[in-house]
Parts: sequence; C-alpha cells; structure tokens
Amino acid sequence: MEGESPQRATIRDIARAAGVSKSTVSLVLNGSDLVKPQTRARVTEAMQALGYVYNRSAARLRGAGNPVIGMVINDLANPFYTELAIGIERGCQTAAVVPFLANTAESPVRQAQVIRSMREHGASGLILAPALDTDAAQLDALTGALPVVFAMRHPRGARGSAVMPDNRGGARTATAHLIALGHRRIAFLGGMPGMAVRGERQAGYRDALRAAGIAFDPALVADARPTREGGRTALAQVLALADPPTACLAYNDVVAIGTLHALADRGRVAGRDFAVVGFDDIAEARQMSPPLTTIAVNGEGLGERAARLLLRLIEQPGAKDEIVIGATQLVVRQSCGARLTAGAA
Amino acid sequence: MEGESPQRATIRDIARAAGVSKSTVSLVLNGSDLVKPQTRARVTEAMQALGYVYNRSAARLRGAGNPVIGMVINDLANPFYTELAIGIERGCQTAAVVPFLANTAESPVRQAQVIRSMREHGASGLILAPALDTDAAQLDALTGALPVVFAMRHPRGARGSAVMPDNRGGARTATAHLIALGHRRIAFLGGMPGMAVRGERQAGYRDALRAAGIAFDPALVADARPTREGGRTALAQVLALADPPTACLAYNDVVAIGTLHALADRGRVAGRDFAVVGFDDIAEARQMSPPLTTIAVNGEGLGERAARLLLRLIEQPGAKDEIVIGATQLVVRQSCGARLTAGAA
DNA sequence: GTATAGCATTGGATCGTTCCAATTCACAAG
DNA sequence: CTTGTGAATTGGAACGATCCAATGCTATAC
Repeated sequence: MEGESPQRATIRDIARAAGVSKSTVSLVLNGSDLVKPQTRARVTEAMQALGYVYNRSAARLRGAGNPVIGMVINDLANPFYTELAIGIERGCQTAAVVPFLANTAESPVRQAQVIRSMREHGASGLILAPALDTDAAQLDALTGALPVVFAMRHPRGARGSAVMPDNRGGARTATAHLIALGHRRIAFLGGMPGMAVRGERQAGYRDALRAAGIAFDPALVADARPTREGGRTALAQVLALADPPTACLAYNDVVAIGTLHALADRGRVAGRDFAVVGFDDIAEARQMSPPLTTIAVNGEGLGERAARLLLRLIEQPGAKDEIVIGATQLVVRQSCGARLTAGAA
Repeated sequence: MEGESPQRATIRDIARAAGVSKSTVSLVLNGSDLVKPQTRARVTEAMQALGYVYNRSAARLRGAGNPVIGMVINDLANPFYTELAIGIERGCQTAAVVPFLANTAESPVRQAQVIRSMREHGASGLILAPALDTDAAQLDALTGALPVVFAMRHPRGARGSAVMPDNRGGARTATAHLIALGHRRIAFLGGMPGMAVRGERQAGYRDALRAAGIAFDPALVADARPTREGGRTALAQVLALADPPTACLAYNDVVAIGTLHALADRGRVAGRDFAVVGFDDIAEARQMSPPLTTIAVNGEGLGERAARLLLRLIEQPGAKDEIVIGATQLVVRQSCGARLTAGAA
C-alpha cells in the first residue's frame, strides 16, 4: 500500500483515468444529464479509485457551488443558544447549504474576527446572535453588503433582518400569571443594565404590574450576569430586603435555575415557599425539581425560521429586510406554585 | 450613496487605485517587509476605501494562507462538549488558525456529511468527537490522509491521534471514595451498552469493587440514555430493587444531575439519604443543590491540548500519531455526603 | 562615467474548477 | 452522397490570489 495519495487528485487526474476530458468530469460532478450513463459510471468509478475530494475553493473562485452561511453565536455555553444553533442547522439541511458555526463568547473582538473570517471564506449570508455591546456602525462595516439575519438581539440601528421572540408580551404574561396566583411583591432577577432583551422583558414585567395597579419597586430588580451563579446572587440580594418578594420572574431560564438551586440551599421549596418563573423554556427546565414554569420561546423554531429567512434573502438579493417576532407561550409547571393553588381551589 | 460595491473588489482593483501592481498588493497582504512604508500606507488606504475583503478561496487554491481546521462534535447539547469546543477554540487562537465547528447530534450520517464538507473546504486537520456507532473503516476512508485528533472517544481501529481522560482511573477513584464513605451497594447509572467510554468507566467501577472485596451485582447497573432524563429513569430503576443501593456513580454529570433532581422529587436529600457522584465536572455541577461531587476531567484543557496536538501534526506531516490520556481528579462537594461524615468524625 | 550593489516593484504562470463555444459523432432524411 | 440534427464531448479562457524570476531604481564606490 505505497503511495496512497501524495497529492490530492484533481478532475484532470480523474479525466485521464476515465479516458474523458476534464469538462466531462465537471459535468458529472454537477449532475448534468447530458452525460451518457456509461460515461458517468466510468467517471464515478475513477473518482472512487483515486479518492477524489471536490475542491470547493476552486469552484467558488468561479462563483459556483452551494452557498455557505455562517452562524455566529454569542454564548454556546447557554443551552438556549445551543438549541437555537440546532434549529438553524435543521433549517439549512433541507436546502443544499453548509452552515458554519462559531462562538464569540460575548466578545465583540472575537465576533469581528469571526465575521471577517467567514466573509473571507466566501459566506453568502450570516445569522448573527450578536455579542453584548456590539456597535451597530462597526458591525455594518463588517458585514458589508452580505445578507444578515439577527437572532434574539438586534443591535439598535444595525442593517439586517431579525428573528426574535415577543419578549415584552411573554414577560407580561408571566408576571400576570404570578399576580393571578396572588403575589404582589414580585422580583425581576438577573441580566445586566443595558441588555436590550432584558429591557424588553422588564418592560413587559412593568406592564403587568401597572395593569394590576401594583407600584413598581426598583429594589425588587436585581442585576446579575445571566448565569446560574447570577441567579443565585440575585435571589440572595432580594431575599435580604426588609420586605422581601414572594415570587420572581427571572431574566431567563439559566438564571431561574440558579434561583431554584439557591432556594433549595436555604431549605425553601420553590412553588410552595417562593414562586419562580423563567424565560426561554430550555430542555433542562422540564427536568428541574420542581419543574420550572417558564415562557416558551421555541429556540429551535426561531433558529429554523432564521435559517429560512436568510436563505430567502440570499436567493433574492433585492428583498427587503424583515423582522419576525415569534409568539411566546406560558408553560405552567410547578416552580410557580400554580398546581398547589389549583389543588386548593 | 449609490453603487456601494456591485462586485467584490480584488487585488487588481486595489492595485489600480493605489497605483501599484497586484504583486505589491499581495506583498502588503502578506505583511512582507520588502514594501516601502509609504507604499504600504497607500495600499492599505485603498483597501479601506474600496472595502476590500480577502478571498481565501483564491489563496488556498495556490496552497497558501492560514490552515483551517474542523471540529466535529457529537453532541453540543451536552455542556461538557460545549466546554471541550471552547477549549479547542482557545487552543487555536494563539496560532493563526481558523477553527470551524459542526454538530453531528450523534448521527453518523450527518457526521459523514460534515467531514466531507470540511475536506472540500480545504480543512488541513480535524478534531473529532465521534458520534456513537461510528464505523472505523468508513471513517478512515472519509478522513483520508488528513491529520485527525479524536477527542473523548476513539473508534476502535480508526487511524488518528487521541486526547481522552483517564476514564477507568477516574471511575475507580470515585467508586473507592464511596466505599470509603461506608457504602457497599453502589449503583452504576446511565449510558448505553456498547458505548466505549462507558465501558471504561464501568471497568474502573468494578476495579474498585473488587479491590474492596465487594461482589459485582449486575442489577445495580442501569442502562439509560446519557441525558438528565436518563438519569431520572436509571435512578428509579435501581431504587425499585428489593435491596436498593445507597449510592451511585453516574456515567457522567448530566446523568448525575438527573438523579439529583429525581431524588429531590422523592423528598430525599442527596448526600444525606443517598450519595451521588458524577463524572466530567461541568460548570453546572458546582451550582447544583447540593453541589455535585464528581470526577474533574477538565474538558476545556483537553480541548486545548487536542488543538495543540493537531497543530503539531499539521506542521510535521511525518509525525507519529499519539494518544494523550488526561489525568482526572476527584472533586468532593456535597452530593456524596462526605462533608457529613467528615463533620461526624 | 561605469560598475555594483541591494532594495522595491512587477509580469506572468499557476492552482482546480466552471462554463461557453466549438467540435465530434451517429444516424436519419433528402 | 450530402445535409441536418441533436446528443455527447471537449478545449480554453476565466476566477483571485501567490510567488518566482526579472526588472527598475537609487545611491554609493571606483
């Protein structure tokens, strides 16, 4: 088994081996029906024998080949974004499109590198879950004329389409649910000031308070990084108040899970001693003890829609940008205590 | 602001605009010090003005440019693999290498597509956390002569280097720890028959039992998918035994977390009523209530080492394949009840 | 003035594919 | 025997970069 493949085989090598011209090999590669079946067979056989690997770089140079799209995700360590990415991949699978994934870990610098790299590799479109503090002007310069679909966050003023959940409506529903369960002092936990999504969710929270005639108390809003750890510290902060809350809406599920654990640490039972509602409905939420009541945004579905929207934008370069707002749904499990109430009623 | 960039600018366009030849532009792009600073300035300015984007496809055709490597991960929904991916990215960041990430969701079919696609895009090396049931011969055919580093799993007989934790040793240590805490009936929960990693961890488990003179009881081994849900069902299965265990070693942290929740559901306190030890030490383990005792494998560190190993293999094409076994470490938290014992002693 | 450097720049062939226009081929119709 | 037709195949010029060998330039030494 000497000399397996010193140099990558090219279509010329295949052509020589199959006794045809390189043009014919190219036709076979592109599935043209102009090639006689018998010839096609000889060519594919030669490709097999020589271990031929298609060279997309060469093809793209001629402007041919399937489009490549890039997904640039701000935080793959957050299960929600993993679900989003999986949805995007599924949306690409039907079309003959190759998605490339990159994680920016919330770093705008890394984000810039990654976007540049994807453009250099010839990406014909981008799905972007932008890092925090992304500068819209800088981003516009970076993405140039490429079609862009933002997911979850839309940097104020940046050019591009967007797919996002109804943050404000979802938070309003969640808060109203807690109010209906009899709570009056409801905390809003997690997320940092300046995060746009958090702003929207907080607005929904205040909508519901206002509608119920409950005064907004800034002391009940605890800033914290959107992590499990953040959920723990945020809960600790509001429980230390002289007049502590009896319930909370968390910025997202990861934060909510942190508060659930923090409650358990204190020997308090979520859903009985304190009500918790999350946001996102990641797969994990259902597995908690008690299972987490939350607002389902259907991350995979949003990803799939983002992918399809991007594909359409690539197909029709003239198309107008579009904002898609996904519906949300309250999923009542046990961390909010609704079942107890229902049982008592 | 008409006619922004109808066609992507090429080095010829830059050359014309800067009044130099395309060769000079190329030299500037590659940071050659042969170019007069003043000329370089004129060229970079022109690139700025025309919004020039480097075309890697063209460069690679000539065999130039930074290498691209692919990371093919079997399950990004498992936080452990997310940590691994983040480590790999960090390992690439120092070198001027662009990592591309893809998720196979444990599907060998998808894995084959993804590997093919990465080769076609000119990847010069692969880091592969292979899907379950990956066929070694088929994989060899797919990866061809590319340098490959397997992470976590090494399909029996497949060509390539590997970076893996000391599964057997870690499981032995974990089990010995439970035995030292006084447990005699210790379950092994989660994972499916045929999973190589599980086989190794189970071997370590049996090593420790044997060393302590405890008979292995097959009834204490519960198969289940390696998910939170799997952890729940596996625990339920062994707790239903006539002679139930008092402790368990979980196949991995995700499974362990499932068992923790299942215990809480039954009103039992992990670490007091039942001891749980996990495997991997994902970030989440520390956040549990009670915090999870587990075997730390340092996923990010393994990823970083895999990246560096691959880079070396790419540099020196003649280099021998290498197997790296990472040390593991027992991290004692509270789910095993050790602290109680320590307090009582 | 010519020779001798060495620095800075440049033309052109090349990488592996696509795709257009041109060619070959087989065969039926005139 | 020529002509026409459509199917099958082919040669060659691109695409946008790299990089070698060749050239132009400037300044100094003789």
